[in-house]
Amino acid sequence: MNRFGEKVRKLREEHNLLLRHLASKLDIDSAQLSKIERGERRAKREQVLLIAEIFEVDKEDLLSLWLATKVYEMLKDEDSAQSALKVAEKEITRKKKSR
Amino acid sequence: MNRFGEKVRKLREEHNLLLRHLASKLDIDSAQLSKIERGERRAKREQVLLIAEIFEVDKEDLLSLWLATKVYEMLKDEDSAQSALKVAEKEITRKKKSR
DNA sequence: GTTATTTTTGTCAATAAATGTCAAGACAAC
DNA sequence: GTTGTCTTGACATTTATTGACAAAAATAAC
Repeated sequence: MNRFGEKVRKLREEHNLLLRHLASKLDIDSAQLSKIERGERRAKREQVLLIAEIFEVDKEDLLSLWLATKVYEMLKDEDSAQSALKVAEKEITRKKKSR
Repeated sequence: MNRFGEKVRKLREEHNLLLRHLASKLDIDSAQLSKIERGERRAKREQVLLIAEIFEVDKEDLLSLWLATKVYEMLKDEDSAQSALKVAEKEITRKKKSR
């Protein structure tokens, strides 16, 4: 799973940008961006926000994909992944309510 | 939230062990263990398994708390936390089914 | 309230992980 | 077979995490 990288590549291609074009806007090497799009490396939070600005898409939506990919990476090989997610979800909900 | 650390502390106290007793079994400093129990530092996966063995509790259960705490830490300040969790959950389920 | 013990806190070095760059290679289009 | 784009792998750099230690703070024993 690499929902984030796939989304970035889609956006980039829709806008007819080459790796080096977008990479330059993000101030990174195009090799790095290639890896990010293929899920071999992770983008930094700051880069996610930049990408959302560049393509004028909703920041929360893109952050959500980025975070989901990170969570997935953390849990993908764990037998307890689903029960862990349940616990985390409950705690996040609790926190939201208490604020 | 620090469900994992709290669980470890509870187990340790139920077994009347001092920090240094358990720390020694884990081959770490007691200051380190203190921080782990209070959620200031994270345990390593290997240490989680050791703790489960020492107190004879289910490894998956303890891993689940440990993972949940990590996920929570990753998402706690994010507005998109809940939607990210939903996406991650869907992908994990998909993966499980496809195996 | 002094002493002894345990736990917590802060600091710094060591280690590990993540990110970045470069150069070479693969692949298409022409 | 040349040109342009993307991918790959090796290595460098940066950032984050962990471990060790000392000292402060809290707790308990007397």
